[in-house]
Amino acid sequence: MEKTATEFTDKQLAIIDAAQKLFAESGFDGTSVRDIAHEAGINVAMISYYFGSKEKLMEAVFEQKANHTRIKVENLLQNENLSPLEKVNVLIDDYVDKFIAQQEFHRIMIREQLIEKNNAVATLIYELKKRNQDSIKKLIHEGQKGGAFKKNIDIVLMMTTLVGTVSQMITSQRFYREMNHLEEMPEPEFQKYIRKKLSAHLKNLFKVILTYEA
Amino acid sequence: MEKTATEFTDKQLAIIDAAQKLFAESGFDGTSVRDIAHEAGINVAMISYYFGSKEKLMEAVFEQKANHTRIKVENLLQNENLSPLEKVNVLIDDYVDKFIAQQEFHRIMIREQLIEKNNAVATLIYELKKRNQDSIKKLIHEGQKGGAFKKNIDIVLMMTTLVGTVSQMITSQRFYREMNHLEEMPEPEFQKYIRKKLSAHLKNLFKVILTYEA
Amino acid sequence: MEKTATEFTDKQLAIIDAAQKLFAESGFDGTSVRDIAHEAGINVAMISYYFGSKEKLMEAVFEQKANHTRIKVENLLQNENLSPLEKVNVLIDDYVDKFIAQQEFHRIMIREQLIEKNNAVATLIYELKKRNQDSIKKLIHEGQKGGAFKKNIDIVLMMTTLVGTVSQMITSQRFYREMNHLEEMPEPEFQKYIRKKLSAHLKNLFKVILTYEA
Amino acid sequence: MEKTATEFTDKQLAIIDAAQKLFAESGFDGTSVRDIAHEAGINVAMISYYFGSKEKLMEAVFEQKANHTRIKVENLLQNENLSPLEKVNVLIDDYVDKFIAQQEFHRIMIREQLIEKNNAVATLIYELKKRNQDSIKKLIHEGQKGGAFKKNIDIVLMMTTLVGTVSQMITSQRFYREMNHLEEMPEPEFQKYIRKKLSAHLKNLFKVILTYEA
DNA sequence: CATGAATGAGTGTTCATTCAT
DNA sequence: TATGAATGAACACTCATTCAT
Repeated sequence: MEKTATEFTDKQLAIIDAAQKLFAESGFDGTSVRDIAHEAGINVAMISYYFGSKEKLMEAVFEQKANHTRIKVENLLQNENLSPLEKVNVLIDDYVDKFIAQQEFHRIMIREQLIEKNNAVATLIYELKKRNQDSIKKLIHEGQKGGAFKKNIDIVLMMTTLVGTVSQMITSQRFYREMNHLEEMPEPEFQKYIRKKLSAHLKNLFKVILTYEA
Repeated sequence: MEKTATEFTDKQLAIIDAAQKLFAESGFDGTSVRDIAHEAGINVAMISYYFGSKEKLMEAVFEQKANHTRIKVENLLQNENLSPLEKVNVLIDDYVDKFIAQQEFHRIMIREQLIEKNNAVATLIYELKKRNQDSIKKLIHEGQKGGAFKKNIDIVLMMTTLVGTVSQMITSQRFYREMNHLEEMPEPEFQKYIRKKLSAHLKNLFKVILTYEA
Repeated sequence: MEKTATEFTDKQLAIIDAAQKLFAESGFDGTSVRDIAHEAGINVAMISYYFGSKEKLMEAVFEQKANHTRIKVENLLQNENLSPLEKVNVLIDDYVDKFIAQQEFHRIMIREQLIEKNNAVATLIYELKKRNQDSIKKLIHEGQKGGAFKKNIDIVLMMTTLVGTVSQMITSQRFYREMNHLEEMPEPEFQKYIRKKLSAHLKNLFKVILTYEA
Repeated sequence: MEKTATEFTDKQLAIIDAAQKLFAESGFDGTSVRDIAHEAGINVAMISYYFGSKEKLMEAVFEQKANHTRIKVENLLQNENLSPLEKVNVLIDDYVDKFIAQQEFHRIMIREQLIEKNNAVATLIYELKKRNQDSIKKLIHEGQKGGAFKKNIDIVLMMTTLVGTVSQMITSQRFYREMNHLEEMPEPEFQKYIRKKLSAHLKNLFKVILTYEA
């Protein structure tokens, strides 16, 4: 879109996928370039050769995968058939769907945000969150202008609940399964199940946050 | 209380504190035992000497710090002066306070839950979450029996929002500062500020979850 | 021959030679991989790189050097120009020559046989001894069938004297030099000297063991 | 006797016994002072405290145990009821018995003789062997003077066969068991069995060496 | 363009020994 | 006299990266 994405070759994409998988499973420091090379079926030297360094590979993972995490609100704003709350609900669904579909990448994001020291990836995450924040802000303001939403809304706090709830669900889905005796449910079905649950739950919460006076 | 905690010496506690700090900052794999020894001002060999291994040190961190993370509900249940919702609110305050006060430990917990492969720490986290879940369940059931709370409540999902929101706030408090132009606020004041914000926000959400029919 | 030996590169062979030398001098536990790397003039990491571990390097030493320790009896059996006793004498010469020529390797073997706990090398030694035992057994049985050798021969005990005498000579050759005032004899000449001495001595003993009735 | 042996306390003797056992099993470098302390049921620091160092402990093991390895020939020389060959046979029995009875110590000796670099233990072994050599030399010379033994006898070579055969038997007694299908024989019985075998075998060999002209 | 070989720094852990009491 | 605590050096091994081709 606004940014010319780097074009990766098929081999590079294979490395990026392998890296994403292993970074999600074991973290950046817990994954060796040899692990990644083995997972991708390529020579270790290729990683430095193609990406320069392990760090740069992580950045490439972000560059390649982060777009799937962007909330898209442009078309929604112009849609005149939906009420502001309906638009927010569409957004929640979009967001939950993306999170569930891109779990590996989101696990990496959750982890990377915990790193104290600044780095290139932290900056990328910051920008991503900023953009998402701005998108949702537009939508909320629109609702506020029309009187559908109340005036005093802490959007960052609201987003914290959105992101936090979905992140926590990804993090502890095994716990959720066990608490609800869903151990035997096939993975795809379970993904659909929690997507639906999360969606309804968050829509309910957002309705309160956006419309009820405290 | 019900569990006889291992008694650590002052030096062991110093190592545990150093480890907690660095594990929180850089993760388990991103922290070397030499880093910890340097931070604690002791010889590297002492870590193996006292804890056996880096892994065991992590377990000791949990053993020492996890108790501060337990939700205590026993006295609350017997208190007849508070309504069920007031009790839940006390609980939320308790939980938020603990999270904010023990941020280092909670960063570690968030990270460790992301690790795929099972290990001793994962088991400790599981048990901790299970106990907390059970505590809150009692409180909710009490409120349901008295008719104060509605019947259909997905407690795990509710807790996911509680834990997720607070976790996400800890994770991205710098972002929160910047979005709200609070960069200059002194750290202690900011901690108090977000504690208050989180508390009010979560109480609001819980009220909805617990009392309004969807 | 019957067994496809692993092909080692020149650098690997240099490491194996260095390892053999140092293992012979100081034992497996008394030799560090750094010592070996220094002796071979290579980087420490190469040892893990090429052999996987110090243990595996020891196995490689055996794989590479053990063949020189095999007693070869096949051609001897078919030779019709030699009497059974002459054949045994050829064998003794062969054995003594190999032992003297491959002293470093034999020092390692003597040492490794003393290790109590079972391991890969112990197994290799066992098989080597078994094969040598079988080879000599054929020769003895041939002599017994023709009446050249007596019936009751404890072949294992006989081999114990062969191996033990040569091993002990290797072990204590400095002592032998001093007792016989041969300190000044050049090393190669001394090797020839004891080879001759051992050969004659053992042939004498074997003649008794094989032919005289006790 | 001629040498005032160091008096060791009971605790020191316990350490020495533990050290002998473990040095025999795993070698000097393969045994840690912690292993020894654990085996002896004492504090690690005691080893340095009592013996100065691990090296010195090994020397103490020799000081304490080596006497059991001395061949005693004095009384034998004065005995007029035995022929020279009978005296040699008594000696062989004595030697075999001591070796079998003190296997742990002899395993250590075999190993230590393989060490290239000179050290205190090597010196102790040298002196021990020298004394044993001298003892037997007297006996042989007596037999030669009386005409019972032939003139040209390489005593060192003969001793090499004696020591080597017994050492090799100790080293590879498991192999001997398996070759002779004696795996099920109880250990004490097996010890008696090989003692008898070795004794007869060596007497036979010595008779040849000492009396037959080559 | 691609890669097996190689490197030096770093990993967690164990070592024999010494310290403080 | 005895010992738990502590130490710095050394251990085998793995790391991300670079070299040579």
